[in-house]
Amino acid sequence: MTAHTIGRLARAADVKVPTIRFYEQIGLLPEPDRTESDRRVYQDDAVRRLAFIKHARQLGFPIEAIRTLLDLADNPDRTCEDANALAQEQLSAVETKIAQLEALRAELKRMVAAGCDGLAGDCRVIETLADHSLCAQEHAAPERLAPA
Amino acid sequence: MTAHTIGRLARAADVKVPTIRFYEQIGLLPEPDRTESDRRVYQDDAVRRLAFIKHARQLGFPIEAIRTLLDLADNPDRTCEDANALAQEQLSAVETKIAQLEALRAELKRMVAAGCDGLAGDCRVIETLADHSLCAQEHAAPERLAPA
DNA sequence: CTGGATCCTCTAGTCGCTAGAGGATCAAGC
DNA sequence: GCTTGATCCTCTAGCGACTAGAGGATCCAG
Repeated sequence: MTAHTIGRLARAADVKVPTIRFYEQIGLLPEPDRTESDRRVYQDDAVRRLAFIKHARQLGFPIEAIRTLLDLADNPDRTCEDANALAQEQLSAVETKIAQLEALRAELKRMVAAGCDGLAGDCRVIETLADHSLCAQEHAAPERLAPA
Repeated sequence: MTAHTIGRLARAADVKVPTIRFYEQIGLLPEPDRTESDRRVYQDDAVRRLAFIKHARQLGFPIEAIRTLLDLADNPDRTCEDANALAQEQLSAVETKIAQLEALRAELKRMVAAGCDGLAGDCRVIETLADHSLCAQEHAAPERLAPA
């Protein structure tokens, strides 16, 4: 039953301070008590709730799914069909994504293997990009990679 | 040597009209000629350039990389080291991503397999989310999945 | 000559944070 | 008591790569 500052909470859950304020703003974390000087004061349950959120994010669940999941965790007397459905959905999304990335990997490997040492005019990488018909298979990356 | 409206260009390259205007705005596509009534007029080279961009995006290259790649394609007398390096970088990013997603998939499979039919209080999905120590391996999704 | 498609510019929204400005407060050392 | 540096506060804006929508002009087929 220890009280935590936002900084301590952040360290405890390995999350950045502004992220906590952001989660509060969008209603994933409840508004905590405040000191007289308006500083947030958290209890241990906040650490658990934040860890839950962090873990779900690591597993790739979008915020709105986490909202549902938290709701279920808060109400253990409700049926958990939604949780199962969300997990299944997430699994499908991950599997789709892996398949797409494997197609990309194959294409990129071909590009890299054919890479040239000379002039851009003869570069297989650039040529491959210019002409989709050179590709062995269909591929499409739905979003950016290598974010940080 | 046909002239195209923006709509025709969009259909030719299978890209949305606002995306073309966006690419122009950020300087990936040059500003085209205009009709008297200010409508954009494109030549065939714009179709090729846009196809190049689209293909590179499909392969997951970020815009800034594509800028470099286009630069090289525009200057065939320059060396193509950069193109090779970018392709290699992109390949590494894809491989990292695949590895992460495979760890996620394993974790999600475990969650789904243990899924319950009953109450949220007994739900293995929620329990797994609440307690990272239940996880078989490390995992971390660097970004969202299933975008569209 | 009319009506629906297409075009124009501009602004704001998406997602999940992250960074920074500008200022208040706290805790530790002297 | 005083200073200093860490931490806290709110607020706004930015990231990437678009996408959506408002409000209006223009084009073309029938």
